[in-house]
Amino acid sequence: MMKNSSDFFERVYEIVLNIPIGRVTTYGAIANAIGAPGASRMVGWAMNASHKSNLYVPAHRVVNRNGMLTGKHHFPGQNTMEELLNAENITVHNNKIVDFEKILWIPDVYDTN
DNA sequence: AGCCTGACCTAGG
DNA sequence: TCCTAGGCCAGGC
Repeated sequence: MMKNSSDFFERVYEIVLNIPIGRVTTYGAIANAIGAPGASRMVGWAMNASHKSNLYVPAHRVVNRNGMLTGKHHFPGQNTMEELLNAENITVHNNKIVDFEKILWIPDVYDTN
């Protein structure tokens, strides 16, 4: 498989696309899954670029390690992120996911293939 | 080519 | 417990 310079973003998208409906994950977990622990900022950056991607990337299922909707302001509406989560039976209170630890989903770490 | 920014995380005071 | 600083690495100017 060829790896383009923008492969970093595509790896992030692949992880996010694998998040089950009704579950959420964190930027750090994604960064760890792509073999770049500590590069959690890049994950958020990839999310910002994801909206220009033709693929539907459920960025609303990605939150920070506190379970807070830090990226909600980047969605079209002011409350879009929360509404999307509510549509998946995820409750958000005060910009924070309720029972975050219960619905937290950790992606599998990709091999160094 | 160099500097600044960023949807984060961890550690130290 | 709150606040500050540093690190991470890719993109934009």
